[in-house]
Amino acid sequence: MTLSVLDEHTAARVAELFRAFSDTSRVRIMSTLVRDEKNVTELAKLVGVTESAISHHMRGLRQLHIVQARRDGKEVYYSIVDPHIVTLFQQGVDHIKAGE
Amino acid sequence: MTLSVLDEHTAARVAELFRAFSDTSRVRIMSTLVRDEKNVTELAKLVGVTESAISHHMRGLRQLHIVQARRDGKEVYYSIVDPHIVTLFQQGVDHIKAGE
DNA sequence: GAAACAAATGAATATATGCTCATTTGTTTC
DNA sequence: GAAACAAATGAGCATATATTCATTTGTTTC
Repeated sequence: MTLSVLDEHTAARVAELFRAFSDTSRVRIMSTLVRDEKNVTELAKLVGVTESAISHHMRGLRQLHIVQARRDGKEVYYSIVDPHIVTLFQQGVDHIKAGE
Repeated sequence: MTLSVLDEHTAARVAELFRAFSDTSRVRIMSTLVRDEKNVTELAKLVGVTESAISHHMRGLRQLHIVQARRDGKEVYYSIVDPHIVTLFQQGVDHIKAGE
């Protein structure tokens, strides 16, 4: 029985991953990035927070390799790195939309 | 473009769902419940926190309908309600174990 | 290179979260 | 019903988190 629990370190990394989607603003950011890349100004307008707040969120998501940045002139466009992440995220959304 | 973002209320509920797995202790709780139901004392030993802490976590997970409680005498056994939740959780674990 | 704009960063703050300790509630057994 | 044990609850505390404001960095265009 003692073996049947995830080790502390792995559990911490799993928690970190799910924590990425544990905030309303980040969920909304992800929900729109699923469709298309967006720059910070666009995300700020869509989500309804300041560009600064978006930048802070994007740093976290970048560090977890969930999103990647691409600069085009003055703008920085963000997109989701991994299709698996999209699936994981969508599954959460679908679960909620299915009425729970 | 304005339509392509999840509404505030749904996003909040999605965030709530992912937040359930955003803590190391809860990830460890889930990782062992995936195998089998467990009572509070067992969970406390496996996860390495007090029974009180487990109880607090279980209340949260219960309120989100992620786990259900079954009393057997003095003990209360917890199990995961929905197979979809197991899939969602496992996908997160697999993503991390795949080396990210 | 100055002006204008986009994005990032840092500091500060308010709120949320996870934990422990102390107490209460529920259940069994004598 | 008293004692013993399991679980739940509430208070309190320390830490983490999300946000905004002010400032800095990066890029373009004149």
